[in-house]
Amino acid sequence: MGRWEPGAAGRLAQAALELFHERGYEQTTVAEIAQRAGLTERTFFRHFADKREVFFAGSERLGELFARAVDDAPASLSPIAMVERAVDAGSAMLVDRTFSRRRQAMIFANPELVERERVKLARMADAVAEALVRRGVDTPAAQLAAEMGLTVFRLAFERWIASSGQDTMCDAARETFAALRTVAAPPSVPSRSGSTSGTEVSS
Amino acid sequence: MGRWEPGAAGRLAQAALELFHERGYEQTTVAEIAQRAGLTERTFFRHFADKREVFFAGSERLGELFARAVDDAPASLSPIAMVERAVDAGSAMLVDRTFSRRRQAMIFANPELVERERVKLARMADAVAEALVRRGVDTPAAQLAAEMGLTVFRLAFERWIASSGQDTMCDAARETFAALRTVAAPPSVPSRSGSTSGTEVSS
DNA sequence: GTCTATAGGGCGATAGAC
DNA sequence: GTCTATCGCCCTATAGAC
Repeated sequence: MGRWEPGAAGRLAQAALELFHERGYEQTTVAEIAQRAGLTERTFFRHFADKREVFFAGSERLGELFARAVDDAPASLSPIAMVERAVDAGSAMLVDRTFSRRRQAMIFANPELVERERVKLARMADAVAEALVRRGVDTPAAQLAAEMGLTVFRLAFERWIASSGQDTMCDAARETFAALRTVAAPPSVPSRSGSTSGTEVSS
Repeated sequence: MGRWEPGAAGRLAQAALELFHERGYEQTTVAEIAQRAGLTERTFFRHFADKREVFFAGSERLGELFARAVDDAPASLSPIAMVERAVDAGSAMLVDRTFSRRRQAMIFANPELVERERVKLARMADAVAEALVRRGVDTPAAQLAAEMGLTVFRLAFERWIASSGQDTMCDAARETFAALRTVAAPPSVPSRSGSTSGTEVSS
């Protein structure tokens, strides 16, 4: 730790989120963030690579959580089942739906933030894939399983914050995983159960 | 130079790719691109929203190709099979592996371009999902199928450009789709075929 | 077309911690 | 002394405003 006031990065992150909430992301300059934190603009860029990063400060923890869940999964599980455990563990972290809604609304309102969020999700997928490889899964299967898991996580999250019911993020993730299995299942028995097959439009 | 030569956007895009190749993306300024195209900086920003966009000029066409393949797929196909058709159609566009390698290397060398490429892929997934909805698939299943398709496309592309054999992008896509089915399959019969099951590391 | 604000990098100086 | 965090001022390119 340095020795002016400790926790410069934390103060910057808090000041940034306050200002983003008060006047929006684009309307907030780095200079204003630094000023509120009692630091200079230049110091901001020493702690965060760019202005978007301060918004995602601490998002690495979620990736580590995912990876650790895979590390700790029973060896008897299939790769995709390990990923489902990881997604369940990550989903358990999301309890405050109002907070999640506000955060997501701010991201969706700013293309820059959308881009960065996708990168963060991609990093998490990479972390999960690496964890699967550590468990003996070959790389192509690990990447596929990890990407599917993060896709499920993202889509379930969007459904969860859009929903008005009492369901939890874990419920949404489980449902979305079930839908994934239905969608990805090879049509070994052509029961035609999943999709509606009577309302085609073209030709 | 009283008359403007036709295709300002095209000239800008060509000049940009030349300069990116000559001296790298970050070392090329918008002013230099405009100068080589015989235009002004201001004109560049009238044709492209930002510097990154010129790199992805024409990438909407791939999304439209995906979507049209879904529109034209036989109604008897399952959603994921429609997506596989779309990915196959898109893969058929990629024939020059040397070109694809150079392009991908430049993207990977620049985080800005990685971000933008992910957004482009996400847009394509949205287009495919919308096409599936037009075919009567419910939205959650359509989103899942579309996202899986684009994930397969991306991973297959990475494997294809990393490979040194004679295989085509279509081959890579088909193999990756087969791997997806194996990975996503519920363990109805625990044959333990896919992943190696003797080299666990943890616990 | 011109003008300008902001992001973000470079570099040297400084103020502490060890 | 070294090491690291912070400052301050200079700079350029992007991108939006006028």
